[in-house]
Amino acid sequence: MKFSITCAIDYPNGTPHLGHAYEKVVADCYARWNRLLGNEVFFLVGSDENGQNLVKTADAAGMTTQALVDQNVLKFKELFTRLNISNDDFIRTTEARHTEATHAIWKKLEAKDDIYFDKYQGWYCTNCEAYYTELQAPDHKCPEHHKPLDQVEEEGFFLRTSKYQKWITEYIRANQSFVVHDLSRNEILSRLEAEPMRDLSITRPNKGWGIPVPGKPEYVIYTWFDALINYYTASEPKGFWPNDTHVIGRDILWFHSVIWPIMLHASDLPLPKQVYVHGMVLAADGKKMSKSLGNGLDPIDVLNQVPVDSFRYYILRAIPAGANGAFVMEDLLKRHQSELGNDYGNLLMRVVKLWIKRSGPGLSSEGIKVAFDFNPLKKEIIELMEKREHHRALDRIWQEVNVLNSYVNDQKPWSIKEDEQKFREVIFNSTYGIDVLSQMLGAFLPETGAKALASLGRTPGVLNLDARTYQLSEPPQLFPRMEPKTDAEPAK
RNA sequence: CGCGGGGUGGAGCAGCCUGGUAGCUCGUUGGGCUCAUAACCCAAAGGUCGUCAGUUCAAAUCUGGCCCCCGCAACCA
Repeated sequence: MKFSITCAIDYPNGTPHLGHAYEKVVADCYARWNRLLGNEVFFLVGSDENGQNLVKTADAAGMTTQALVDQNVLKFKELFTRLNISNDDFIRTTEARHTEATHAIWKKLEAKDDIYFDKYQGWYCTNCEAYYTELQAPDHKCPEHHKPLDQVEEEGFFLRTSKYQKWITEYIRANQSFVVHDLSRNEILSRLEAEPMRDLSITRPNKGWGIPVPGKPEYVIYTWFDALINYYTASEPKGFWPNDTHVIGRDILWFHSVIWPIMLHASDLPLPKQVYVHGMVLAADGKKMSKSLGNGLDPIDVLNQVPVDSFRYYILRAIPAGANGAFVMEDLLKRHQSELGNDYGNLLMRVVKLWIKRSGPGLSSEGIKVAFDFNPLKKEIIELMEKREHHRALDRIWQEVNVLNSYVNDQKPWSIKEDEQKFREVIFNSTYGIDVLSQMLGAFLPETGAKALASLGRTPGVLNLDARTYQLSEPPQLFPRMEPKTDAEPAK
């Protein structure tokens, strides 16, 4: 089976923040989970490089737009490497393949008369360099600058979105898993029903940056129009269109669940199967992280302090899928300590060391009565992941970690002195449990999963619940204790 | 009446759609174990589920009013 998943392409007019990191980790765990199930996976990330704002930012910094973009894209790529993001492609919308795909769709829509040339009339703030709608500025004053707006008339191309409003509303209503979760679905439906859509202005005057309009090079294509097409550009030639899931933030839900499907539908192309809205990572104070409030965190800073898997674990488990959650460094450290170190890491250690000390590395499955059936667990996790509730999946896995700890406590293998068979059976079953859980965990915590499996004499692959003979070796301390808030040397 | 989310033991959350003994993690207290990363296991204490009213045999759950917090609309997923 094929499975393709995309992240929103990032806007390289600044350095990556925690939200960028969160989105990639979320998408990555679904990509890895599907590989674990043996699916053929295509996982796409990229950068949105055609915006007019980039030109402004570059000018202000006294550099060329290209240089600015190149520099920031590098920072995003560096972050993704640090996070162990397993993307199969990284698309940049300034690449030739993207211009070609964008032009192809443009021409198709133009030929169908779903793109047309017209005048645009709107209320414009020269300070913001942006238009405001009647809804946003009913008194025709800029909401930010409180100055009167200018009524401006401009020519340009439009996408006939209004023509498809009814269709997209019906589509979203009829396909419950098209926009997940219900929270986001309801939001978009209520917005669609609230007021009639206006046709979307999809060009800007060409100032030397962006994708020129075919046949009308004095205009460039509006960033959003071309940005959305990136998924198609990258996926289609590899046989992965339509995508299974677009992972996005709530702020760009409108474009992904309304505009993008309309563009595709009008072009007679199949729609992505799902738009998956992840939550927001809030600051420790429960408010939105923002530059102006200065309550944000640099993901690289965080990664310099904690192991990457502790970070991944924390944001995957502590922030419920689809909802917002606060990022609190102390909580991250707590979970690193108790759940990762004490529950899981220590379980591996206590079992493996006990066996090695007494019986050496080889742990044969011969004649063992297997105590655990992990098929129901696998089924449950598959369901949770299909419902895009990864935090529950992790929760479920941890229940099983606790079951294993209880099992070891109950069986007291260290006190079994004479009965070698019994001793081996208890250790074997514990090891088997650790094996399965570590395989599953590999989707969420790839480094940890691989290390744990290595100490059982295994390498990560497709999820396999068969009991087998193990070759144990003393595991590294997976999650070393971290003293909170010391000024001692930072973690290396 | 702009739109949306939330208010559940000390902290953070689940449960609400499909009413019926209020659940999880951390923390606290007591006990057990000593294989293990001063880790693990068991048990206990602790909540009239923001508030007022309604529907019902029965409401955290459904309906309506009110109070409070947050997000979007304005750099930022």
